[in-house]
Amino acid sequence: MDEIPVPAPARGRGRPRSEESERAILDATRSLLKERGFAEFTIDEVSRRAGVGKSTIYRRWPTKGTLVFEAFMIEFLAELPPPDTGNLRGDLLAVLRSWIRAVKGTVTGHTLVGLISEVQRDPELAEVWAEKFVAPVRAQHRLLFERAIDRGEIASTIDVEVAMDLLFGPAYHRLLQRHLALDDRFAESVVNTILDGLLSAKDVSSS
Amino acid sequence: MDEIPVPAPARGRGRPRSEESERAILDATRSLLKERGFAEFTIDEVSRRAGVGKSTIYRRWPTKGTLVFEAFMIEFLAELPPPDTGNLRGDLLAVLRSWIRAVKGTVTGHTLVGLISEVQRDPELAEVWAEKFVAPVRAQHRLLFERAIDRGEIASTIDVEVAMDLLFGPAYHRLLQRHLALDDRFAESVVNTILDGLLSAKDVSSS
DNA sequence: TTAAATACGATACGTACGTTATCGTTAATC
DNA sequence: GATTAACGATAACGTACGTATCGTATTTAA
Repeated sequence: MDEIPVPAPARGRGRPRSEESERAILDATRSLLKERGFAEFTIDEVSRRAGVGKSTIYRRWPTKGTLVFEAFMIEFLAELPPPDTGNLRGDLLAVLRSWIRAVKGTVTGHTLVGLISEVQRDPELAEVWAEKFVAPVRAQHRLLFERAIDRGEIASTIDVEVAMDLLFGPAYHRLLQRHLALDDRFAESVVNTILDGLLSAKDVSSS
Repeated sequence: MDEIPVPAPARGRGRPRSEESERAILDATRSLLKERGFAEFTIDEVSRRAGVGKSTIYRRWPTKGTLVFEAFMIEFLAELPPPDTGNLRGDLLAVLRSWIRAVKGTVTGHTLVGLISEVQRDPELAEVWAEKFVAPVRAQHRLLFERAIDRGEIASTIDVEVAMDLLFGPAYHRLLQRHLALDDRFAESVVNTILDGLLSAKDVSSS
């Protein structure tokens, strides 16, 4: 083994890591994802395009998945500004629509799918994924519900974690299973059902 | 190429395919999934255990994913009897609980995760998956909602497809992201919210 | 100024595994 | 008995991740 890859070098004795190389690697990663997609993405090609040895890549990221994750993460969060429409329905609709716009038919979306697939087989990535993606995204969404509780829109007794899963679970489901389109009608229908329930639109002619 | 792998040979000239080999392959697949899991599953090991040449495997299944899928599918559907409790709430709760029981901490569950991951990179499997898994499972679930509409429990105008995604999307979400446990409380909370909505439990002290 | 430490790019290597190809053999039909 | 196709065994192919090696460059410390 060369050296311990994970902890940052702080400032030690030898030659410092090149920030320029790091930028070049991330740029090459992004352009390669754009041109070829996650499936045909290889570390060798990144190395070639960035004009960088493979050791320089592996010194920074332990696996292919963690590299792609970092390049992905940089823009994903930037594309999803936290909404504040003043009421829960508006916030949920906004956040779900933004997500769909960021993901449907985009490089970001394909990369997201590839990463979720990769998370299931790369334990190093799984750790980063839980800590740097799932946790912060959920923290952001949690706020929407907590604000609604503060406003008195919903009861403080509701299970916010389940509510978040009800909001995004169906979206990820359609993204991964591809059985039906992710469109605005879908977003509205999801939000309406979560808030009002299926029974609210019930016919009068019930038993 | 040897021969066309997909269409069944019907009954032609040469030596017929051995049903015994086919059984041995599927048995070896199941036991290997049980012992090692999807990640360490290899075709070579199946070939070895089944006492069968690799060509005999590839003659029947075009990719590793499609083989695992068939072995998986045989028991998955068997573990999920369609419920009929007489009302929608009972049916939804029953079907979701059964799914959780079949999937949580089981070989079936790990294989399901592996297959969903594999579907994203194996187009042959993706086709089989859509046709032989997603479609029939959804058809079964669609019945639950259609019966409820016939009973007058819910309006005929609701979007059943979205309703199905709301029921299982959160469950698949937790299965794949592993952020929270799949338990009975979760199942109940999901079903209650889908039927009643978050606003139904609203505090009286609202703005 | 020199030694130690570390990163650098280039490149070869090891490894794993899915998939294909080859081959002599066997079991069926015509 | 000729033809056809499946059989098991085994080798070969192709790909790509990740590691190792090496001579060089850049930094800090003595």
